[in-house]
Order: sequence, then C-alpha cells, then structure tokens
Amino acid sequence: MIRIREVAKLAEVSPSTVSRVLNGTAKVNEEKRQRVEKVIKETGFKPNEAARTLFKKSAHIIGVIVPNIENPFFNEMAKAIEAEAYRNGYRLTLCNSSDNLEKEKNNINLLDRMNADGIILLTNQEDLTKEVKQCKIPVITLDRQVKNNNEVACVQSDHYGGGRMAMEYLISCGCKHIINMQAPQELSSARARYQGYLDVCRERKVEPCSILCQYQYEDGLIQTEKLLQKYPEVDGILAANDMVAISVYKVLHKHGLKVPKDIQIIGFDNINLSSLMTPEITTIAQPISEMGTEAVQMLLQYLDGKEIQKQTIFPVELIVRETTKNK
Amino acid sequence: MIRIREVAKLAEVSPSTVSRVLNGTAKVNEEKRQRVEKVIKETGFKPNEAARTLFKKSAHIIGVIVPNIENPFFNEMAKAIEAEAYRNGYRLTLCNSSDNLEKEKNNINLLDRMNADGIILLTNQEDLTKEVKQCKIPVITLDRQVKNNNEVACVQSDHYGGGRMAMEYLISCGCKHIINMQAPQELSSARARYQGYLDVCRERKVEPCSILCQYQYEDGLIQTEKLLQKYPEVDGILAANDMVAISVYKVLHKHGLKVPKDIQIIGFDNINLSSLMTPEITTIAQPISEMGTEAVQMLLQYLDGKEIQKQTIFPVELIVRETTKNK
DNA sequence: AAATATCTTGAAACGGGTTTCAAAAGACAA
DNA sequence: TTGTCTTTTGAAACCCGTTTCAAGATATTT
Repeated sequence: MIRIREVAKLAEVSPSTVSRVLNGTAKVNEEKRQRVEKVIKETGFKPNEAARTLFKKSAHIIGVIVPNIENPFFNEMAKAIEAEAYRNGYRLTLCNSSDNLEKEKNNINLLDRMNADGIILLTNQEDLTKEVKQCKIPVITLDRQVKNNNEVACVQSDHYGGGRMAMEYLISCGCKHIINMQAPQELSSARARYQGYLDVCRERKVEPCSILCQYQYEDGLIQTEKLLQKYPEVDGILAANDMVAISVYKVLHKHGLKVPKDIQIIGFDNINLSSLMTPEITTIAQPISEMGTEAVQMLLQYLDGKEIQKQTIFPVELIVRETTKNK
Repeated sequence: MIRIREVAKLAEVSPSTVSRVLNGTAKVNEEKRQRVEKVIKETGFKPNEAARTLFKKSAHIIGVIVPNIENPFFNEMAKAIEAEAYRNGYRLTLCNSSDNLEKEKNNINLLDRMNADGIILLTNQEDLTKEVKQCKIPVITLDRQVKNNNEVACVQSDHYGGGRMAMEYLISCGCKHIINMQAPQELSSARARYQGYLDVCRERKVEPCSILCQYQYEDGLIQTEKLLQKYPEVDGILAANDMVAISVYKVLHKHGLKVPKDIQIIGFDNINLSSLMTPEITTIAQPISEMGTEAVQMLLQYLDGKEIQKQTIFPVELIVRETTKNK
C-alpha cells in the first residue's frame, strides 16, 4: 500500500504538505499542490482512515443500532438517518441487535471503541444506563427510551396520544368489542400507548381487554388466532403496529371475516407498506423520516457544542384508510 | 480517556503485558493477569479500535453495500449476512448507495480506506471494475454482477432458469396474454431473466410482450396502470419482483379485476412479505438467506488464504400460492 | 535598503495499541 | 553449584496521517 510518505517523496514535498493538500487545512503553493494532486491521481493513493481516526479521535461515523434490520419501520428510520448523515458528511455504521441485549451492549461498546462520533440507539427493552454512561461518545435514543433514565436524549412520538386516538377512533366507528394488542410493556413506547388506551377506556366506560403481542408479524399471526378463539365477539382490533395489522388482516381473511364490515382494524406507525396493502391499513402515523432526521441533527448540534433539548416528542396523526368504516 | 499505559501503570506491569492479557496472544503470569483484569474492570478501559486497526491493517469489519436499505429483499440479505458475520466474530458496516453511482463508488473507497476486511457488494448497474480493482481488499458481488467482469467473485441465483420457470408456469396456467415486466437491462440479473423469458416465448411460439419496470413498488404502481391501458386483454403478468407483484395486485384490485380469475400474477424473490400478503403471491424463490451466508463464507475463506470459486449460482424454485390458478 | 510582518514549509512529536527482540527469570540437568 | 534451555517480560519500534513549532521565504513598511 502506498503511504503518504511515498506520495510526498514522489511529489518532492513533505508529508505535511500532502496532508494539507488532502484536507485543505492550510495554503499550499499552487505548483506544489498540482504536483501532489498529480501523484495522488497517478498512484491512486487512499489515506488510511485508521491513522486519521487515531489522531483525530473521531471516525466521522454515526453508529445506528436497530433491534431488527428486517422491520420496515426501522428501515424507514435508517434510511432517513443515513440520508441526513450523508448530507452532513458523516458515514453510518448500522448495527443489528437482533432484539438481543448482549448484542446491543456489545454494539454500544464497539461503536465507542471505534471512535464513532455518536450513537443513535433504537433500543431494546432493558436498562442500558450503565453502557450508555460508560460511553465517551454521545448517545441519543430514538423511538424508545432507555429505561428509568431521562438523562439520555430521546426523540420519540406521542405514543400516549396515539393510543388514545386509535381507541377513540375505533369507538367512534361503532365498535363494541375492541381488543387491544398490547406490545411488551418493557418498551416505553408500548407503555405510553397502553396508558392512552386505558385512559380512554375509563373515560368511555369500556372494559379494557388486551392480549399481548410482539411487534413482529410472526407473532401477529399467532396472537390473532388466539384472539379469535378467546373473543369471538370481537369487532375492532387495535393492532400493535402496522406489520401486525397486516397479519391480523391475513388471519381474519382466512377465517372468512370481512374487514371492515365484520371487524375493523387500526395499525400504528404508517410504514409505507400500510398504504400499499390491499386493503390499505387505517393507522396512527408517526413522522418516521422526520424523527430520524431530527435525531441526526440533534447529535450534530451536540457535537457542535450546542445545547440540545433532552426530550423531543413528535405529534402523531390519524390516517383513515380502508380497514375501518370511514366516518 | 484511559489508555493502555495507565492500565499498565496501575497494574504495575508493562503495556505489552496488558495487550497480551487483552488478546490472549501469550502466556501471562496468573497473578499479573488478575491484577490487569481487575484494573480493566475497575477503570472500564476500552481499547481504541483505531490504534488496533492501524497496526493490524484490519478493522475486523465486513462492508456491505446495498442499493436501497428500504427494499425487503436487501434487508433479508443483510440480515443473513449480519448473522453469519457475527457468528464469525466480524462486524458489519452497512452502506446505502441509494441507487446512486457516485455514492456507491464513495462507499467502496471508504470501506477500503477504513481497512475493512472485505466488501459484499449488491451493486448498482454501472461498471465498477476500476473501483473494485483499486481496492486492496477483496470484493464479492451478491445478486448482481459487476458489468463486463467475471474476475470479481459473484454469488447469485439462476435468473435465467427463473425467468423460464415463471413464463412456463403462467403458460401452463392457461394464460393467453402474458405481459412481462422487464427490469432495467443494465442489471445482469434482469438481463438473464429476460433471456429466459424470451427463450420460452420462442419455444412456445408466443409473441414476446414486455414493459419496463424498476424494482421498486412505486414504479410498479405506475407501470401497471400503463400496462392495463395498453394491453386491456392481459391475463397474466410476470412481475419484476415480489414488491412489484404486490403493487400490481393493488392496481388490479382497484380496477375491479379479480386475481387469479381474470389475471394471474407471478413474482420473483420470495421475500417474507410475499406469503404475508392477502392473497399470497405465487413467486420464483431465490434462497435469499443462503446466498447471503454463502457470500460471507466465501469472503472468510478468501481471507483465510483458501482458493474460492469465482461464480456460485444458486437454484431457484417455483412457489405456487394464490395469485395463480393452482395447477 | 533595512526592518518588520506575514506566509509557506518541513522536521518531529503525537495518537494508542501490537509485536519484536533481547534480557531477565525460572526450570531442569549435569 | 554451574551451565543450558525455556518461559515470561518490558523497552522500543512500528502502524500512518495530523499538527505543532520554528525556520525559511516572501511581502510590506519605514
């Protein structure tokens, strides 16, 4: 591999000068600059990032940790994050924690050791305070909060409001027997949403009725079957999210139930797929891209030494489509 | 930040000894080892990866470049790659080229400069021979081939056979007016598939009839509308891939056309979603996970100094589901 | 023309681990 | 006890860009 020394020798200047040409950190005599650029082009010299990172203590990387690469919600987030990072000259290292706590901790540590400039964490359930505190680099959580810790900056949407909105809408659509698919309560988002649901139940004097369901479509298929067995009178389902709503529809269809005539469904997230489905899914929309973009901007501001707001909550919005009786 | 020197001082040994404890590269007196481990634990020392990478000339990273993070096909690939890499103690840096040639070249260069150990490239269309050749690290292409270049190792599936299979199946299902949605012919996969389709047309004396369509669902929606206008007699559609098949169904449904009664559809890829859809998509399955896993194994074998097979082609398989008249 | 200010440049130090190499320590045999 | 062999250990060199600092070159002022 050709090193900066060789380039310097060939261009008859010092390594310092080559470095200055590469980074534009100081003025260089025009003639020398051209010599250097010529040599770089001819030799195909590529500076070693590890050396640069070592000195600068920054790899110019933003680390993103998602619980599951395969989940469209996280993909849409990741896409927005990547775009915003790229716009600002940062690169992305996307890590998959596979909903596995050990892996998640490993990834946090690793990014820290790599001299990443910051971490955007779409976290799993457990308490990561220790790992986050031990990081020399800033961490921002996105969509989900680190348990028991308001110190860590967090970008999320109004899950409580979303939970309310979904329930109120189903009631207003005439549903009498609504079942709530409750996501694992270790997740702050799931807790908030559930609370919204409960509060509406109380206000409207409806008996709460939930069944647990993971955010993955696989579990959606299983839980919907159980739901139908246990509650044959059901006429409205608050799906854990859009992917689950898709599997709910599939199971209902298999059982010969008509949507929205017999049973109405509302999802959560508004992933792109929800409007591509037939029927299109009525859902509570989170501003996915905006949230991803905001997380990056927050991180960059922090790196810039600016003060940042610790908690940012984005509003959600009801999107009425075809799995409910339009009203 | 605490450095290895500080750890050494606190444990009253030399940095070399600490390094040996960390990496297990040589025997260390039991008592000293324990002192070192104690200090590491107490101080939370994390070795600097940049320094390590600089010396070792390996970041212990596999770079993966995908054309679009949001595409489920690539996500399923990425997931398999990540899993296999993780199993072998490698980390992943996932780059998104956004179907943009400049970005793709940047990503290749960047990974090379970062001392990644290898690149798995799910490439865009253009000729990347130059960038790939200028890399000091090995590159393996996955799913798509680098144009005009059989030197670069490549893992892909039997697109030609898949093209044939899909066409033959639709004919056997009784379709008389089949339209082929032809993906951009810059992609080797698309060319091969098209050739398979053409060969069957010739053999069966069917007039070939294609319309162009990108691999994204957005374009699927647009092209299906055009298709219906241009060919109202259509009764069978070879969708560019499963995502497109989903949008084809959506548009047909909107027009009141029944699938498979009026029009039959076959997709390509067998992404997870294709069986989650209602109706479930009949498709030509690529062994997505196996291909991702194979690409990683190939790379690791190469890094191990072993000889590798330059071209690996996986068989495809017809999966009959609900968008065709089962036969 | 001399003196001062400004700009350009290269040598050397630096970042923080890893490895080599030779010395020191320990084990074993004569 | 001395000599030989093996093992453990630390000092120093190394990986390769970046930056500092002071010297050399050039420009400006008096």
